[in-house]
Amino acid sequence: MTTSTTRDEPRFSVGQVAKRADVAVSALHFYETKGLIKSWRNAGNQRRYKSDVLRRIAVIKAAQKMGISLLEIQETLSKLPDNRTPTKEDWASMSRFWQSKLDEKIAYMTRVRDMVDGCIGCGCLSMKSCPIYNPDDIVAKECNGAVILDQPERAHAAKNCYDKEN
Amino acid sequence: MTTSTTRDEPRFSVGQVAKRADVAVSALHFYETKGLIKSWRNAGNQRRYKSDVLRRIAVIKAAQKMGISLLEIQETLSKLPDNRTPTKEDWASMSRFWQSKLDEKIAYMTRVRDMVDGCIGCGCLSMKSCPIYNPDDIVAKECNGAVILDQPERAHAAKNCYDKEN
DNA sequence: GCTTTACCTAAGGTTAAGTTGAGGTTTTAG
DNA sequence: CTAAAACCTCAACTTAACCTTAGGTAAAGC
Repeated sequence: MTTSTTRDEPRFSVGQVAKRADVAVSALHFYETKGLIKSWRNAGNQRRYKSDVLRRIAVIKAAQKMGISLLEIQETLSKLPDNRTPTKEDWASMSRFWQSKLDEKIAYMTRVRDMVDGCIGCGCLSMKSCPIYNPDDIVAKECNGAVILDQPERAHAAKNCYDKEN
Repeated sequence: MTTSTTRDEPRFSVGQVAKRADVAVSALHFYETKGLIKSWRNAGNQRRYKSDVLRRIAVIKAAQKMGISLLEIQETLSKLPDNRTPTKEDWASMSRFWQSKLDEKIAYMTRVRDMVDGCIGCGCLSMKSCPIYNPDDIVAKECNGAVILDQPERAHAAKNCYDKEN
């Protein structure tokens, strides 16, 4: 196991990384200002990257696909070891972390989906209490009845509901 | 069935709607400029809304929760009848439309989740071909082997892979 | 009738996630 | 050795989805 030090030396230019990772050079600059990736400089002040930057970008893009903000991504990436190149297990634990985030999101969207039909059809007017706005307390309430606002015959009930506040 | 015309008259002020729908007045102005909602004016040039604006806002918010952009929402809402107040069936068909959108999104995120572990762990460097970037052609490719870039012993293979392009 | 609250328009600000451009330097290719 | 391609920094622009502020009018409460 000859871990030669040269292996880990920053040797990729910004253009190479950009091409390889399929992102714009400007995006790499931007990620750097946000602390998402890191670069070294050569004698002429040009950026040089270590190869693991590619995986960081992979992670960034995957997380973005999950709807995670760069800020959150940065926070997660910052947990990676600073002093050494991340190992497979480092990445794997990050993967597990995001899988659970994604699971949450999927669960959330599923709840929304299940409510959409009921609520759009329902016609309850009180948006503050409508579960569609706060699917998190899904257990707490239900759409209270089929007050159909849009059918003139029943608008009266709706109006009552409206007048209740204010 | 006495469909009295007064029922449908615009009678709600922007403040009332804002309070009821739990959105800012400025948001209502904004939605109006975007063609998402519609208002009439009273003698003093103040906005007056028909009651169905509440349901439109409900729909807008629900759709936003699904990650649908206002532009897309506007396009969908524009399919509602302009000349008459939308019926329950109008809303229901819109609901069905968005349920299928939501289903797509859930399916998409599920695919991403299922790939995250494999790909982050996999280490394939070619991001252009990595399925994590284009989960849509999920059938087409797989991560090709366990090229672990971050473990020095195997970095050589990774470098080869890198050098392939450019 | 007066005052407070609500409303009006128009312009400018905000945040995220970058992109574009200007003006200048470094690397690379021939 | 020179010219083109790549790179540098910094500032300003972009889009979405609003919010805030300013200066002025309308409506509501007492």
